[in-house]
Amino acid sequence: MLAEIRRYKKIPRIDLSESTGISRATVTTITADLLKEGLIEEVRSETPEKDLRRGRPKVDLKIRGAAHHVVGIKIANKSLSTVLHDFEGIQIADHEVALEESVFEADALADEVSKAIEGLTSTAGLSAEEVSGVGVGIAGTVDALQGFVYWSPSLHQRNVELGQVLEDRLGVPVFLDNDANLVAVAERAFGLAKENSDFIVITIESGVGMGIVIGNELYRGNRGCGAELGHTKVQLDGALCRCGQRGCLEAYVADYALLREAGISGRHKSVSKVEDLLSAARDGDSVAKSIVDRAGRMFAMGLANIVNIFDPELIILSGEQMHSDHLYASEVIDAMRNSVVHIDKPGPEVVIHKWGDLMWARGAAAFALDEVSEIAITGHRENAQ
Amino acid sequence: MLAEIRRYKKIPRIDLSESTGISRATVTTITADLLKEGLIEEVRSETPEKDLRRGRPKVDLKIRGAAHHVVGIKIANKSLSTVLHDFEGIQIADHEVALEESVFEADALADEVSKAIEGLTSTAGLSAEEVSGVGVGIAGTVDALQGFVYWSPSLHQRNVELGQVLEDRLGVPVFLDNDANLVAVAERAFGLAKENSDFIVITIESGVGMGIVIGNELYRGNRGCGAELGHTKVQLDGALCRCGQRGCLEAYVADYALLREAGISGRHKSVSKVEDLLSAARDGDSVAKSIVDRAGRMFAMGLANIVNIFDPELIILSGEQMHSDHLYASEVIDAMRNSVVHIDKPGPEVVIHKWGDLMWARGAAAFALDEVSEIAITGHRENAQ
DNA sequence: TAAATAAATTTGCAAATCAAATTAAATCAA
DNA sequence: TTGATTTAATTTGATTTGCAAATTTATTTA
Repeated sequence: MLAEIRRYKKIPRIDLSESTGISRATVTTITADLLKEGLIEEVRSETPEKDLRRGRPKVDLKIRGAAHHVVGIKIANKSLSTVLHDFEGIQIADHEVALEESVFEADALADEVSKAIEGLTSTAGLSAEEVSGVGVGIAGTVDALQGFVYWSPSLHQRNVELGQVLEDRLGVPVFLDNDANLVAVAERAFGLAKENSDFIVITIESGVGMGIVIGNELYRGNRGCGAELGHTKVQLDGALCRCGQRGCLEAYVADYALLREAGISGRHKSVSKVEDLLSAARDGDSVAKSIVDRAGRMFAMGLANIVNIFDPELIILSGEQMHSDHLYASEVIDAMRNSVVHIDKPGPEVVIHKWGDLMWARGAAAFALDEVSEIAITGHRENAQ
Repeated sequence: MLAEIRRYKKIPRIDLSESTGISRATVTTITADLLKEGLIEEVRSETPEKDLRRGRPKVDLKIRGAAHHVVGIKIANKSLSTVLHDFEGIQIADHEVALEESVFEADALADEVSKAIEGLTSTAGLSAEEVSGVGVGIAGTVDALQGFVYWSPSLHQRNVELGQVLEDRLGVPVFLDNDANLVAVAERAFGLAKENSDFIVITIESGVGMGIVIGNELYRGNRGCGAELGHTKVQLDGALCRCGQRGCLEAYVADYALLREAGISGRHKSVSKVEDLLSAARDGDSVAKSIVDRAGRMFAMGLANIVNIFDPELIILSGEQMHSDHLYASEVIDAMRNSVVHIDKPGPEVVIHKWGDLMWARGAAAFALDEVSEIAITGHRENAQ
């Protein structure tokens, strides 16, 4: 019910009854409880449009922002970006910290996270104790339910109970997940999947990530390490990937893959930024064009495989960097559509969503909001961390 | 509850309470209803082992076989195989009919199905009216909820409401689905996934099919045409597939793909059966070996992609034909394991399940059993056909 | 034959939810 | 301005669901 109110931002009881299928009587009972607990509040709807109707006017309900505060953190390559949201989902503050290193011991990382949160909350005039939960997004292979990191480019060690380490340090509930999963959560909460119960989000950062939402739930797989689109294979014995295997999609579309190819060609030996390669391609340079084109065709192939497996209603290509434009080009989407099983019914909607650089942290905050709501209602967290 | 009893075949109330988490009191209430409706029955447990215990003895419950009968049908290339199961899931009769054609008009196919069912029930001494539901498995792209066939190799037309056509002809509820999905249902009901709520079944017949079970539910995708493993791409601009596209997994591992390659080589120009090619490979023929090996490596790649996406706990390689042995070889499974993201926790269990030729029809029967049980309990079918 | 033991059932209660009746808050029409 | 009308929200009383605890039933053991 909280989630429903959050989705609509403002909604009167009678519409809640309509949209959830719960009777009006029960909606009254439930919302009365939530009001008493201070989790929601009534707003007198001042929209003049509605004043035309006769009868008792609807009274909108909304989440009470002051009820809780949550922090979202993205652990990036050499930075921590953090956001503070109120319970309504409104962003109150954000804060970005540069890091000296890009790989840490778990304890040292916990120090940095703790410092970043202090910085964030103090600018917002809030004490760290007033935070009800912290969502953390990190690249790598993560078991979100356990708060366990099998491997991450940000950690020296493998198999770290990072969720527990952070929780011990911060003294508030910590919700840890793979960063791509959190983008999916953000798309559902703030983004382009507000109305969708089943969709797939694909993110391109330095690697290729995926978040799968089925029946309003993140699908995480048995060990919590599914959705590794970047390491699905698109070529038998193909290009070498950072993961040590060959033929991974990432090894054809990631920055390092494009630069590796550029380095082969005499003409582009000195190219060190993907942007330069892309602009050369746009200017008609045939070698640059061939490199970029192949990346697009490989990406289309990876996308097509996802469509052939999931037959989703919606795919969101979600990225912060303009330099992935070549992968989001209409020729690439068309190539994907030509590589899926064809039936006489339109295929998935594909939308491109370019976010600012806070997208990752906001996803983490959205995750924390979901979990804190769960705790507020049930009294305990669902996962087993 | 019915499903739980069916899974255990025989189970006393107290164990049902244990395994479902429902209180003993409620189990008594529910099972009393089921007993009254005649859907289950008590069996005096005659196992001498239990007689050692003091106290009131447990009374096993089981599904009452006579409560309902269902038919399962597989529409194959030039045959219809049918099975008759009682409500307990016990196979009462089976019947195989050869067909003149392999592609039909919908009405003509309905005639053949109707005749086959008559033949089946009459050998079992049952009238067609005593059948509570018919499960139908067909190759192609199917929206199971609607009973709608977008395309099937067995039908001349595209976009046929085959479920409705069959239901009108037979006068009993018809449950239609893609054949690979039904194998997944059969694995859950009778096979190797009795204890698993999440698993993936891969079938190799003339094509490559897949059934995805997530949270005890078949995952079918938005339009009902997901799980098309056979048409995921394993090679950019690769071998031509029957579907008209290039690089499909099927175009590397299906019979026709192997024979196509054999036809290229002078040495194997006359080979017309895959079995011959396989035995040549086993005998050390280098060309045959190269053909068969590549199929295995491509299959491993397709499998690895599934693991990287789903991180399943169990994969069942399920096939009726011995001639897929080269794809189920341990080298292939090992190659798959070497192509998935590696973490310090064991990957999916992979099991090979070779069925008799009635596997497809039994899957259809299992599907019908599930749906007829649903109707018996709720009073209506869940889907919208 | 009585005591002990364990399964199954019954009983009475608590929580959740709903349909229908009622109340509340507004507009409309005379 | 006032009563009729309309629509939202609440209250009421009933129903359903499911449980814990007490009781009954069926069996073994002493």
